[in-house]
Amino acid sequence: MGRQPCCEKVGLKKGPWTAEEDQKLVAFLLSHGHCCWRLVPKLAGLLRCGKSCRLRWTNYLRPDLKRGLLSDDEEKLVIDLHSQLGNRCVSSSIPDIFLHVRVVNSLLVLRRRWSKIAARLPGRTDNEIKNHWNTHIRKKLKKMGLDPVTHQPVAASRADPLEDLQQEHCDDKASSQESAGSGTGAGAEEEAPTSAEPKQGAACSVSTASAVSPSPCSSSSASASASAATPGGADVDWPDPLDLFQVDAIIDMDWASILSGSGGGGDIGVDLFDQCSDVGFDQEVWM
DNA sequence: AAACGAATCAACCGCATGTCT
DNA sequence: CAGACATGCGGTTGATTCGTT
Repeated sequence: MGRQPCCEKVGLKKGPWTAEEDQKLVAFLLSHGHCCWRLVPKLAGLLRCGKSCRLRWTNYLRPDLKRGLLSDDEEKLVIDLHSQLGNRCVSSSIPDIFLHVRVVNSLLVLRRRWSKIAARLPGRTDNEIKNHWNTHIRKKLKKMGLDPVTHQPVAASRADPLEDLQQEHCDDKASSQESAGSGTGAGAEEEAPTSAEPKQGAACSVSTASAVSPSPCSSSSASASASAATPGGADVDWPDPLDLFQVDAIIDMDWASILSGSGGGGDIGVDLFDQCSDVGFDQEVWM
């Protein structure tokens, strides 16, 4: 019994969004919010799948997003949080023994932490941070002689043979992107679990990372609280990003009337851009 | 000015997780 | 409890932009 596709693929548009599509989506979401992404494209009059709409909104159109490169402070915070969380952890449901068997690598339940990091940086998305990490920060750390994964000096970061085993698996997947890396482990740093990561498979690696972290975030109480909230690798009690972004109101819209047709996708009745003028959402772009 | 390669980033894909019935 | 479904996340791709020769 196969899983059904998230939406009807036939006839749906893919690829870059046009200004007109953006306008439709923004207008609809700002006035009605979303309760069910699957319905959004239909109600907004878009030939896109709901998943695509959600991605476009969260990564690009959301009015509370900052644009442009990460500031130095933000970058330091990302590095600090990455050193604490890692970008990967292993599910506690996976027995130890599996970690030692290459063939079971595909069974590892790997959950990433970019969204957790992004949650600490209001106005930034996980996608943006992930891209920035892969393109900028990783290189910076390399130049500094630090392993981008372990945040330790490169020579000291490869003590665990198991890590090499897992790294090999990761390199297979990463090789298409990381063709230039070479030499003393510099090309092998990509995507490995931190060498400090506990092998019990219990939650994320935060145990020793803070000890070796540059911890550059003097201005970051968020960072401090994050590390304080993760003793022994327990899951962090992160705030809901929606709280940070204060977009609850968008979600709490009158969906009953929308779905019943009285709200009408095209009959919004409010000046959408007036609502966003203070967050850099420029009406001129859309009109 | 043209050609080429590298870098960047928006978007897609597949899978994990949570919720509901 | 199992299956269906919706959503969210991280990895990857590919088009575009930028820099160099």
